[in-house]
Parts: sequence; structure tokens; C-alpha cells
Amino acid sequence: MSTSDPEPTYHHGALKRALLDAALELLDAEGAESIGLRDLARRVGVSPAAPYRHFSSRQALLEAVATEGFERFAAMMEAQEADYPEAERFQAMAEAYVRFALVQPALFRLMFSRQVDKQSNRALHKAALDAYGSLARAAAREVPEAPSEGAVIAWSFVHGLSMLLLDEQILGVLPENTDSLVRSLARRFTASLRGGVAPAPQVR
Amino acid sequence: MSTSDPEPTYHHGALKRALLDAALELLDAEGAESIGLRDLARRVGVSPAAPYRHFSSRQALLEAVATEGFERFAAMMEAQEADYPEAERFQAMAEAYVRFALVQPALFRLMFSRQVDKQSNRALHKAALDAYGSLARAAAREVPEAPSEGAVIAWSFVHGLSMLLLDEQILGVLPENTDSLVRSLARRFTASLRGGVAPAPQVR
DNA sequence: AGCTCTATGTTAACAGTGTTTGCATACTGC
DNA sequence: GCAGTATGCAAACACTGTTAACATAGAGCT
Repeated sequence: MSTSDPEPTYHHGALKRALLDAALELLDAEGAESIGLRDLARRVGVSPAAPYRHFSSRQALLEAVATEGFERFAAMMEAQEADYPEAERFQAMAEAYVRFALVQPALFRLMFSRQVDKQSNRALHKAALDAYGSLARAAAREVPEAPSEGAVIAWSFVHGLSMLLLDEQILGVLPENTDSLVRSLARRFTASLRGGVAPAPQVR
Repeated sequence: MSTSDPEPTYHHGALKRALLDAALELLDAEGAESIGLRDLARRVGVSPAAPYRHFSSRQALLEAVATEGFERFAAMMEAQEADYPEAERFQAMAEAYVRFALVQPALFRLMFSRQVDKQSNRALHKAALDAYGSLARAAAREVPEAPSEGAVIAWSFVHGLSMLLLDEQILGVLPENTDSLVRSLARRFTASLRGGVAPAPQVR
């Protein structure tokens, strides 16, 4: 309650935060494409040009939102990492990954969209790497013979599953409850990872 | 050469095709966001309102482009299905899937983006399902004990790997040649699928 | 206190966009 | 050859991101 301040003063005081909050809120309702600077400004009660004092462009604003998304994402993943014993850890993290995507679909999409540029935005780049880190650690432990490859395979599976679920492209193929579907898929995948990754078949 | 017609007549004759071609071309150069109706019209040499005789909105145009993308995608996958013996089939299709994404990144992204709506566009929906079909068949054969789940797991892996490669999020983690990286990952994944999927661990 | 400097707002304008409306032109079938 | 329809154009509307010039508030110094 201390952040909201109903009296209209010339200086807003916390415009940056307010813009980000408004953007995150809008993101849940509509898609990321419908986030307009003018729209945000209107919602927060400032003029159309005001946001430019805090973000150099619409893209910069979106990148800031995505950065926050990655930070929340990383925090959630690390919480899972801490809360579960090693045997169930990867499983739990995989489920959390998908859950995040399903709970905040537009944010998740934005984070992995081309509207944000991880190469040129350092904060964003770091946040994205951090988020990957904990999952990669857990995955690598599942496949000690080939940790990096195992991590990438696991990451790919979890990420792809999230994306396909967001597209509602899987429902209709496997019309179960989403939660239990994810759980059983993740379980099966983990089992196959553990059992199947033998010394890499050599190809010449 | 028969489709291009240098003489300026009042009626373009093949505007629809020309717009789609221009869009597909633009898509490779820039992202999908930079495809504007006015821009396309200019490029093709007609007035800004002309495209509306063939597409009811920008979104409709994008959906038509995505539909063509899925058709090409499906054709490529089916070609792989026909060209490879059963033992190597899934492997080959997985690699083709990723290759398609890497060769036409913007098109691939558009196909799985929220800018197109597979629920409301029937042609698009069908094209997308067809594209999934051949991959699903191949994947199901790898996991005869649980064909649908196996298919979804495989699809997720392949799709996620494509997406992460597009984001250039994997390079730097595994800084190899992309082609051989994909090959070795797909091989490893296939092996783990074959070996590891035992009767599903029951969870209560 | 007052005075300056900077941060953060405002207003007005520009170019560009998607889309609609009304009119012009060409093709098609009788 | 003539009606009807498909396909083009021009002008306008509401909207967007972005910039420039100006206004106000708060911070720091004397």
C-alpha cells in the first residue's frame, strides 16, 4: 500500500516502478504486443512522453520487463533446488519450469522472444544465464557421464514442452489434466535420461 | 518467371501470391514484426488499401504466411519420413526439424507465435496438425510401450532445442558446430528414449 | 534562507501504421 | 454489348513510437 499514492503531484515519484508494474499487469491480460508506451503512460496517469525519462524506447521497457521475468524465474527455480532432495530435484524443477510458463504465458513468451535482445542488454543476459544455471546443475547430475549434453537435452525438453503447451498444440493430442500430464511426462523423461544415456554412439 | 510481370496494369493479376511471396522474403531479412501491410503494398507496387481485397487484416496475412510455412514444414518432414529406413527415421526427422527452424528462423517463430491463431483459422490449424503427424508417427515407433507420450516427449525435445538455438541461448554453453551439436544431441536423446522408457512409474 | 543544477514531468508536433469508405477500372458471363 | 462482380486507387481516421522545447520540483551548496 505504501507504493500507491493517490494524490496527483507533478512528479510521480516512482514512475519507473509504476510503469513496470503496469506492464507486467497488462502482460497477463493481453499479449506482449499490446503493450504500448502511450497506453502505459495513460494507465499510470502521466503524459505520453514521460516514460522516455526512464526507458529509452519501447524495446528497452520490454527488456526491463523480461529481465524481471528472468529474475523471478530464477528465484523460483532456486527455491525448488533448495526445497527438494537430490533424487526428486530435477523432476520438481522441470515441473516448476512448465508451471511458470503456464501461469505467466505472455511473460514467458516475451522472455524468449525476439522483441528482447539478450546480446545487447547486459542485465537481461545475466538474468537469463542465472535462470538457466540451476536447472542445468540439476540436469547435469542426472547424466553424470555427459553433463553438458544432458543439461541441454533436459532444458530443450522442458522448454519445448512449455512452448507447445502454451500454443495449446498438445491438448487434443493428449487431453488430460495439464498438471498430471506434465508430471507424468517429466517422470518418464527423467527415467529415460537416467537409463538411456550410455556412452555416446560414435558416428564417423 | 511467368509469375513476374513487369508491365504496370491497373489490375495486378496475382496480388495475393505476390503479397505472400513478398512477406516470405521480408520474413527472412527482418523479423515478423516488421512485416507491414503498407510496406508490402509498396514493395509489390500497389496502393496501401489493395491488400485488403485479399486479406481481411494484417493478422490474416500473417496467418496465411504461417500456413504456407506449416505446409512446407510438413512436406519436408514427410520427405524425410520417406527417404530414411525405419531405424534412422526419427533421427533424420529430428535433425530436419531443427534445420528448418535454423534456416527460416522468423518463419518458424511466426508459426509458433501468438500473432497467429490456430484455433480460429481452420486452414492453419490443419496445416499445423499435419506437420505434427509425421514426426509423431516416427517418435511413436521409437517408444511402442507409450506411443503418445513418447511422441510428445520427442516433439518437446526437438521443438525446445530449435527454440533455444534460435535464441542463441545454447551457444556459449556448448560452443560446437551447430550441425554436429544437433546430430549428437538427437542421437543421445534417441538412445535414451529407446532404452529408458520402462513401464511408467506409478505415482499415487 | 536563496540560488543553481539536474531530474523528471508536460505539450505539441512528426512520421508512420492498420483500417474504412467511396469511387474507378477491368474482367466475366449472359 | 451490357450488367455484375472482382479488384484496384485516393483520401481520411484514429492510433502509435519518438523527439524537441519548455516547465516544475527537489538536491546540494554557500
